[in-house]
Amino acid sequence: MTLPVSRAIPSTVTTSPPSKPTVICQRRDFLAANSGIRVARPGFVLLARPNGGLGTRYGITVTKRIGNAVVRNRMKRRFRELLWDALPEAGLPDHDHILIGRDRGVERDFTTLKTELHAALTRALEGKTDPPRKHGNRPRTGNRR
RNA sequence: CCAGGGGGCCGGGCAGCCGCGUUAUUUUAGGAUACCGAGGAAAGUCCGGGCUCCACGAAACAAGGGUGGCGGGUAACGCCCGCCGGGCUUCAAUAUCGCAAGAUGGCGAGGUCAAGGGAUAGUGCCACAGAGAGCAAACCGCCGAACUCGUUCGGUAAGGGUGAAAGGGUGCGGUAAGAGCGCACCGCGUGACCGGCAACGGGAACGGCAUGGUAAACCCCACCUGGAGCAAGGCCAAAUAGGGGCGGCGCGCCAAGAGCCUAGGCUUGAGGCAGAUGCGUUUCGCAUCGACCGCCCGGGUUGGCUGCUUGAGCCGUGUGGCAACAUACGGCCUAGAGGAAUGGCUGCCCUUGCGGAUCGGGUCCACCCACAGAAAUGAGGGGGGAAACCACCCGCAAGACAGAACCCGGCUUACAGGCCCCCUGGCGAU
RNA sequence: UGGGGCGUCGCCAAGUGGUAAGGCACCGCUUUUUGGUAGCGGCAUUCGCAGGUUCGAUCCCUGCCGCCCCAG
Repeated sequence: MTLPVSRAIPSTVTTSPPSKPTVICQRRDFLAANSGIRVARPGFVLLARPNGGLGTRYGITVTKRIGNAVVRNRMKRRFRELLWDALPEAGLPDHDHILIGRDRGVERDFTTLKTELHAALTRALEGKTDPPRKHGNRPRTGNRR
């Protein structure tokens, strides 16, 4: 009974950069991240938003239109591996990071995904954001790369 | 060897580094170590059960049900096995064979398909076409009669035509023409008797055609079904709010007055007013109640534990059975997670495809040598050439469908590639 | 987990056993100097897919595929 209390208190009070980033589970945190910084890459979309001293956290969103359960689970596993690798050094401190899977994300090579994630994190660190996705056909105004 | 059909099985392997999940051990803690870690469909959620709670005297009715030949298997099933009856087996595609036969057609074997009770229990429907489509019907035709001589009346289902379907078929007799009107055979119905557990098969004799299709149209008959679902259910139980009981205390607004303190505020507060409920016939009167504190009780939201994986289990051998399957013995333990764990790489091997390379093998072509032969030719040897084939070598690419969520038995659907067995046909050799 | 509904031309849709209405859009012609309007004509060959029942299926039955909704 005393274990979860003693574990929950230091994670909320002390900022712990070397420890593993925590996972976002609440739906409202996912919804709130929509109003933060948004960086789109060919394999994924990165959302980042300051969370007020809760440490660097991450969440993964893969919708049902990506594929069946096998494809979705594999995409989540690869994104998790990417975030564990990148967030301790390159992540934004005290931010929520949300990765949203896109259609072609499963077939991309892992190393190119890694470099794209680092580029997206540095772009988010500079504070730049891509315009949010609108309905309908928008021409490629924000030409990246 | 080739082609086709049916059934069953496997569904990449071995290592290394960094990581993930459960459990166990250990550590003050962070953590460390060890074991194990998705499927044949885990899927769709279409059937049948186990399990849990609720309900329940029985029967009948209602409602629902693709349950519907017979026998067996099974915990059970709408599943499986065997059999019975039926359809198809047509030029070809993708399986045919035998008998008989002038051809078509036929019979049988084999193969294959199917939700295969009831159409005299009742109701409905059968478009268009056609004269007529359901207790039959007269358009043309055929026959008879009448007369005004091309019309009317009557008889007739053999023929024409329409249609998916036209109320038994063929032949002979018969008749004005016809008609089961009569007869023979076939079909149909009833059916003594025989065989079979049964479905059903064979069938003496009789009837004398009366009875179209559709029930995956309504329906009838027989049979089956209580409801909900692991977010079932059980246990523990915080903060806050709210419920009940007991005890203390005594209230919303105004407020005389009293106490405290620096003008002003704080505390207390007789009394009045207002509200709710109850009683008395309304005005009205009477009675009760409200806020807060303490203790106890019950419910149980977030949460935690459990249900949770040893089970109609899997493997091997034997026995019984045509089979589905059953049974005896031996061995084995094989995921149990909170929206839920398998990822990032590397090497070698395996399978498949493509490309390159051209050493080897068989195959083919002509030539030479020796043997047999009249010759054609046959088998053996030698060196030569070749589009394509096989094996070896190198390089590249690919390795499907798809992720347990309480658990089983089925069904359905998806699936790269490979292996095995059985059956049918063709070709070659013996 | 349990339950319900839909799929018909590019779009909206009627039809529910007997040759698939209609509107918008599109195409062609006419009217007009031109455009619009108006008029006439055309436009469904897998009625989501595959089987079955039936003489005959968009309709009836079964199985798939896709989409949507409800309860917890």
